[in-house]
Amino acid sequence: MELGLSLGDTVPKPLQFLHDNKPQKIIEKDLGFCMAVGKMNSDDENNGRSKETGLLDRASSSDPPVQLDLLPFDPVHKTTQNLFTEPGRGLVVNRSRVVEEELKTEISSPEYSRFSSSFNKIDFSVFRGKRDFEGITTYNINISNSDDHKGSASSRGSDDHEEENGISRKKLRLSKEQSAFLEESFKEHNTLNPKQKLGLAKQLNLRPRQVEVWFQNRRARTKLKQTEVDCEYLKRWSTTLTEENRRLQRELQELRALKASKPFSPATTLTMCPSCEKVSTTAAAAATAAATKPKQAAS
DNA sequence: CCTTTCGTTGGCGTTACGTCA
DNA sequence: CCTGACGTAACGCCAACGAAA
Repeated sequence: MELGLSLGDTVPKPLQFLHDNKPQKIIEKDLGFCMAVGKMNSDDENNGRSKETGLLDRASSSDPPVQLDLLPFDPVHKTTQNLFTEPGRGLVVNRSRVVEEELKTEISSPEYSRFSSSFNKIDFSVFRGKRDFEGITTYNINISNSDDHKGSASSRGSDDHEEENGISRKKLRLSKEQSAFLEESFKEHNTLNPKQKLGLAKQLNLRPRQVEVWFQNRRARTKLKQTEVDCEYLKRWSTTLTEENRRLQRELQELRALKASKPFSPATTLTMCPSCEKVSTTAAAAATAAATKPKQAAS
């Protein structure tokens, strides 16, 4: 098996060793990832490679090459028409199930076999030309670099779980564009009805479930933030109340001390000024009242 | 009308992955 | 390179709700 790779080309470039007569697919995107897979038989392994360069000699490979196009992320869904319209062989990776569903309706088998992807584990399919259906093969490429996927069966339950379509549940980091778009939607409405969910999923090239989960987590984050704010507020409020309590306790002690110093003064009672909330004796209040009364009478 | 069943949805706690210091 | 902290996608479970039987 021989792999060729080109990254970052506007249009997936033909790989030198595999094209002689195959028509090239054109993908109208600004970033492409094109990988070619050339199958070698055992004899090819030994003889098909140039001893000097180590490169595959195409003439010696009996099986036609396969070209893989990793389509770039497209936050605004575009139709996949023309993708399968040309004869030849190829692989398509990096389209969500939303697109997959669309493809299933747009493209009739045998041009379409199956594809899906997630970040770490790529599950893709080979399609061939309209008249060359019988050889459809599905490959699974695992490009994970984490230790979980180095061949051993994982003990983590979810790693082994796969949805019925073979799409891994493995965590996929959303792009900045996707997150920003979801964030904007969340500002408008923090819950989604099914129609909005599907619309967002389609626009962002995500599964509806992903959109749903994102909103759930986003609501949880909002709530957590709000809880933190509330907690801070309550802390400050608690501090204020504690200080107020101390002040009142001091005042009470002063009053008790005052009462102790003048134990037999029947004319002395406690009143509170409603404006300043200071406690004073009625003797003082009476004096104040006496001072203000003549003025009121005069007026 | 009630009651039951079923599907959907949101909340919540948790797990595990990706990133960064 | 390794490690721990942190953010977050994804999961499972449960409760609430509405529609249908």
